[in-house]
Amino acid sequence: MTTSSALPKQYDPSEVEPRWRRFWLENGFFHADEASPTVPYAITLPPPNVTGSLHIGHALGFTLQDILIRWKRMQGFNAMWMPGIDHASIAVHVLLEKDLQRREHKTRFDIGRDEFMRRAWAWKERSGSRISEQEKLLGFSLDWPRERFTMDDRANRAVIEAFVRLHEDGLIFRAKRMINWDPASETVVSDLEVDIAEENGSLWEIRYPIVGGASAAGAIVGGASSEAITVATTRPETLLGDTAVAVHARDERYRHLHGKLVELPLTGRQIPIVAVDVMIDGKSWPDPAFGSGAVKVTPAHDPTDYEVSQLVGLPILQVIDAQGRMCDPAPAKYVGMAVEDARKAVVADLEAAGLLGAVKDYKVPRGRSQRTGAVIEPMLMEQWWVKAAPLAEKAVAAVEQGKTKFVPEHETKTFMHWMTHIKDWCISRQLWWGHRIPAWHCACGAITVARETPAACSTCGSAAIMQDEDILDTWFSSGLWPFSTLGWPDKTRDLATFYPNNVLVTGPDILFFWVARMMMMGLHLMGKVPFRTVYLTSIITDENGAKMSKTKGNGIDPLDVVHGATVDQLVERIDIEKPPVDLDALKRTVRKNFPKGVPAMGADALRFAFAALNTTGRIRLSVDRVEKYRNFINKLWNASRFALMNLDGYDPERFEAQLSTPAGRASLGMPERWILSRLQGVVGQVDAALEAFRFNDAAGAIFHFVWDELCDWYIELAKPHLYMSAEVEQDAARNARRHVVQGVLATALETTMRLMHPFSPFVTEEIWQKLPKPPQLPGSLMITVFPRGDASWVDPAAEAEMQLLQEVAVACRMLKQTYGVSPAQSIDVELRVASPAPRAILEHHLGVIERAAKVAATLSADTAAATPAGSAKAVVGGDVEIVMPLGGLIDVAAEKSRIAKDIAKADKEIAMLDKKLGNADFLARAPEDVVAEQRGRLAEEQSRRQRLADALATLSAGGAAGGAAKGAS
RNA sequence: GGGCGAAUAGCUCAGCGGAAGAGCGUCGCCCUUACAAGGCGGUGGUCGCAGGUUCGAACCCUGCUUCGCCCACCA
Repeated sequence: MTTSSALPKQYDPSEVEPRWRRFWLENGFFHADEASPTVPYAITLPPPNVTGSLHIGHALGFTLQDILIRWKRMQGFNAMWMPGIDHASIAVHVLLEKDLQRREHKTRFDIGRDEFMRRAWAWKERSGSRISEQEKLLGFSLDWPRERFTMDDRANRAVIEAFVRLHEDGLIFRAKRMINWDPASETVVSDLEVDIAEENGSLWEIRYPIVGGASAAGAIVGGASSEAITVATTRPETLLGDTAVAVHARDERYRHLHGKLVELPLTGRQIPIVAVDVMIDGKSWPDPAFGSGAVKVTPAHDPTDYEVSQLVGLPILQVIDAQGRMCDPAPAKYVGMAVEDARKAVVADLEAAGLLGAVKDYKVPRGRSQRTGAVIEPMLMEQWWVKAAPLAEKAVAAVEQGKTKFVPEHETKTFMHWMTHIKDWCISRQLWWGHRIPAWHCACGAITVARETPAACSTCGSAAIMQDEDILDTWFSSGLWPFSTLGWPDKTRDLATFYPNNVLVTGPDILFFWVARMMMMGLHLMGKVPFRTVYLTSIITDENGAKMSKTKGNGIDPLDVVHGATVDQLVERIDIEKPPVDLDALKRTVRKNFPKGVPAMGADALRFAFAALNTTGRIRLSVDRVEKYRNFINKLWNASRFALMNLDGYDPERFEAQLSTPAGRASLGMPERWILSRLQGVVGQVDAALEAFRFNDAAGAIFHFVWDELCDWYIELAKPHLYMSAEVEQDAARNARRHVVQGVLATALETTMRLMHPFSPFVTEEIWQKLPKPPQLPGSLMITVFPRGDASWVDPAAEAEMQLLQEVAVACRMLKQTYGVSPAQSIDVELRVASPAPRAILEHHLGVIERAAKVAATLSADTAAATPAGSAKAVVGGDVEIVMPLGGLIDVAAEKSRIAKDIAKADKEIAMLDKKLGNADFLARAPEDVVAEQRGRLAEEQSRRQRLADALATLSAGGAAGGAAKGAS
């Protein structure tokens, strides 16, 4: 090797990435100036939870955002990408309280609110920057000086302002309603934070004895002989809080019992049998066809029962407390029991009393807290609510008017459906880490809502007021994020410039949690939608379509993909993180799923993979798949390495000057014109694809151009012109030619780097910095100009010519391969073509075929000449025959069957086209160009078939020439 | 129960009115001086089923089947 290459054969991201990361940050390239006169383009990063680390879903969404931001920045927009972190109140509680329990065996109530908050802040200071570091690692060009936290001073101000205004507007109110109670974290959670799943349970039948029945009047025991009404329940323990038994008013079976009392077992209480006919959720209730048709009613602990109690007027008896234990109005025996224990006790006591009927296994829908996994207890409590309907109306109208659109478009329906069926949003939480509700309670019963701590009750003037203990749902502050980050409620330059944002990119899983709330808050408080487009990403799953999770051992950590991790490291991590599952089983799963660990592939490969694999729906991600794009990065690296090894003596300014004149352009060879034309093609495709958020198309276009066109064809064809030798050195013409080829290669690569930079910023910056370029360019690729289409470089003639040459070369390779001719061995071929146009092309560029297929080609117009005995033959297009004399090598039988197969294929095509063109309706109604195209195809296929048939006839006639060749199978 | 999707090569997915595509896999041949994380070639599909619209359907419409996802308080 003559070149002492400074570049390693394999691309090493670990060496390259840190350098450019530092360089970009130190130069402040990510920072946008709100006062810039250029057109703004803004995206707000969905703030990750402070508890978390960057997972694969973040990595995907953030990568797509960075692609958009870098692309727009290079296009000259004032691109601003707002970073931030969310305080994630309940998640922090779960984390810290678990830790508190483990280390000190204490609950948050043991240490108190102030101490808990002190610890939470200390913890936030310690781990809050971890995510930002990880974001930097992946090269995200976030505007760091703007970074925000949902509990920083400015965010707090915005939250209070929003609360007070919504309260003033009558959109925030206090009400006692049925809520979802999470007994583990002792707080309310919203409907969205409850996961309902069918779990195995039982359906118990219980007999409630009728008071004053035919026999044993008033007796609780000896129920077998008393008249009784049977109810069915999945929750026997709630019996202790029953205040009625309901039957349908028109249910004849129970007509005689209307108004009678039953003895509520185990309680000594008597409750009425009420006749009811109400509509619950659009259905008549109770349903006489279900179970016995009689329903026990527990208004305090069942949403339906509560609703009924309000409609019919029944007392409400709370027998379960905030810790999920039975409480006072329940008989003393059960007080203090956990719900599950009380259930067993009640069932046992009922059985003992002879009041238990049939028991069967039953699938019960059970709600669990998303965060703690605890079974949700429906409870009646006074809470703060946001009146959702008026806010939702504005959001619906804005979407209908196209002020915000969704990509993919069908997500619009999901959004609209939810918005038009929206329920009030419970926003108070009985937690500490979060924004305390700016409301003060007075003994007089009045509540004062204020921006600043008030000195006295606004109603009675008493100074003895106490701030509400509750905090706000995390999503309340998140809903303000697109404008609170820009300085709202102040009228700032930031807001004027960057609100509304152009795009929001997030996962479909938080469409309701977050997107919906931002739309409502933005429209109400800012009067404008928060973003023009909502792009919803795919969901990442493992190869089998299962959601990635730590407890399942199928997750891929994006940072492992960047740095690499051995399987032992993956397993060790399980011991550190201790997810709440069987650790040994998990370790085995991880060893099975990642036998080789995760190879280090670099941020660029991961980012490119995300773009390329991002289709609507879900991405089944695996290490192997990312590896493919790692290989692609390496391919690009090596192509560049090759170029750099052969660019000595290249003068970019001279080349640029040459291209600026018509004569200079004319001096380009056909392959040069072809690759520059293809380059135009890919530039146009990438730009169009990104405009439409078709990241996979954009990445695919780059992939295909670089690998299949630039590397496989252009570089191969350029090689003979690039290699330097003493001979070349003394030949002025060849020198000039070399310089042109160098220029085209360098230009193609340089443009490709700009085109690909948003996807894979590190490797492209590294290569770009090394490429020779004209002077006066910026010091970094990321602030150069994104390639713009230039139609003057589109060259259909060159593309058509190359296509023919490629087809002929591929056919030559195929024949060589079929007959066992080594790729390295050159062989004679004769190209026979009658039509002047293709002949002219072949004549001018025989060298291209010779180079690409490693053959020695001759050209002939005489298609009628006899072929040498033992020749293999192929036909390209309609009339380019490739004759490869193989002497004794050819296996006549194999060759005949191969050609016969080709003929069969042609026959099929011809039959189809004949049918089409024989159809008068087709000729009459199809557009002319389509008809002409089909005619052309038919002619080509017929010509091709003829040539193949001739070849077959020749073979059959001279079949004796066949030798004992090592033929094809 | 309601809503929204999806069924195309062995696998994962593009294509969404005018010649069935890609990557991976598989089968061969090559360590050819950028790259074996590579090169070259081959194999592989009545585009879920049944109707309809159209000159023409993988693509539009209807029904069916099978899978996903989201929403939903039947005791």
